[in-house]
Order: sequence, then structure tokens, then C-alpha cells
Amino acid sequence: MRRKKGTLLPLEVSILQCGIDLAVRGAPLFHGFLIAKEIRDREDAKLLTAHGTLYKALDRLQKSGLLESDWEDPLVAAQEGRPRRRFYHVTAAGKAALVKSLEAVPAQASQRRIPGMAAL
Amino acid sequence: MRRKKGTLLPLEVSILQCGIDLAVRGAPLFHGFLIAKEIRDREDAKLLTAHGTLYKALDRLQKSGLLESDWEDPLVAAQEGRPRRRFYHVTAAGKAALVKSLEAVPAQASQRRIPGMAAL
DNA sequence: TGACAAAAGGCAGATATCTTCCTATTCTTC
DNA sequence: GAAGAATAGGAAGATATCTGCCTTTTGTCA
Repeated sequence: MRRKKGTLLPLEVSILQCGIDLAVRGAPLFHGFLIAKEIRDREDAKLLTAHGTLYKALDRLQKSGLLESDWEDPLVAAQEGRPRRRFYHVTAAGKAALVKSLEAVPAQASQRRIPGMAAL
Repeated sequence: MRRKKGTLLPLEVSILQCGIDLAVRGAPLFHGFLIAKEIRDREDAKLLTAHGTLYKALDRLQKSGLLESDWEDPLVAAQEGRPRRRFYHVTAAGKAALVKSLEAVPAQASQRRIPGMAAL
């Protein structure tokens, strides 16, 4: 889609919002599937159809430094009998980019103020 | 389907055959996906449509002692970046049951003599 | 022989991540 | 303003196992 540099796509905004939201609620680490569920439960459901889209967005955010990730301990995943998760967390740059993006277009429903935004 | 006791279903015969086949070829341990591929590549392709069916059959064979299984080391799976495998191997009882089953209906295509059968 | 019960098969989906290929959209440059 | 390039989105499938629900088949018993 060739975006303007320094811009966040709606899906990326949603990811960062969810990540910060979860951090405020005491869970600073999130994985792809969790975010997928969170987004599905919000009003931005339409933003996420295919999972591939989400993982690509996570990759992008990571490459641009707005997210960082670590793989879950394989033993924990094994113990719980499921595939390994990749845990992401929003970086300081991620928070800044989100704030900037929200300021740029403040009146849009999908980019409204979020709980815990004061903490940014 | 309510089968006669001591009988093997075509899918179960295929699993045991594949398992022994692989063992003869030097790979005594197999996992569900591998068997699925093997069966797909054989003429018994129609025996396996859904994966759930295969895993149920593997469970049955294990419960009746014809197969045994061990989970792959989670660290190995993690290193190779894929979900953990469950490795099965055909037990002596499994070999015996297969031989008995092949003797019972010797002229059927899906239950023909297999390479390495002399080793049973 | 007919009815019932038991078990197998199929479909779908959960769990989790990632890749490839194609399409659609947007930005930039001329 | 139009053309071209870049990139996001969507569909599908690979990797691996397992569960639940419903349908179909088959053996057994009356």
C-alpha cells in the first residue's frame, strides 16, 4: 500500500493500543493470538481477518522498533501442551509513535483515547 | 462402526504397515504428520481425509498396545521452529496384529505384502 | 429380519506461528 | 494527472496435535 513514512496503519494502531492496554491491566507481554482475540473483541474487528495479516503487522512493528519480542520458554509451552508463543511488548518508541498517531487524527473512532493513555 | 474384537481397520493396517516400513528403512520413530504424508503418497490415500481421524486411530492403536509413543524433546522442536512432535513406534504386539490381519485377508490390494515383511 | 447400540469417520475449529502468492491500494515521480 | 513502484491485505496452506459434535456404518441381540 505504500504508506507515508512515520505513519501507523489502523491495524498497527490497534496492536499498540491493545499492547499498552494489556500492560496497564498488568500483563505487559502479549502474543499474536492474544492480540487477535483482543482485536476481535473490540470494535476494530474488521481490521483483522486473516492471521497472516496480523503476524506481518507484528513483524513490521518489530522491525521498526515499536515492538520487541522474546520466545516463550519451550519447556513451559510443552508443559501446557501447546505451540510456543512469541511474547511481544511495546517499546518506548512504540508508545511515542502511538501518541503521535493519536494526536494527528484525534477525532476518529478507531483511534479514540484509551484507558491508561495518561500513563504514556 | 462397532468392529469385531481383534480386528484391524484398513486405516490401522496402513499405519502399522507404514510404521514397520519406515523402521525397515532405518527410521523406527514416526509422528502423525509423517504417517499422514506416507499414507497420502501410497495408494491408500482415500483412507485418510481428515487429520482428526488419523490421530484418533493412533490413540486407539496406542491404547490397545500396538503402538507406543514419546514426546519429542521440546528444545529440539523449538530449535527447529515448529510444534512438538509425538513419536510413535510399532510394538511387538503391533507387528503380530498386523501379520494376523494380513494373513486373514491376504488377497486385498490395501493389505498386500510389504517390503520388509520377512523381518516380522 | 429388524432395531439398537457402539464405535469409526468427517467436519470444523482450537492452539500458535509463519510463508507464499495474488490482488488492491496508495504514494511518489514525471 | 497519469504511470509506475512499493507495500498492505487476503486467501490458503505448512507445521503439528488434539477436541467436540454429528453422521454413518456395522455388529449383536432379540
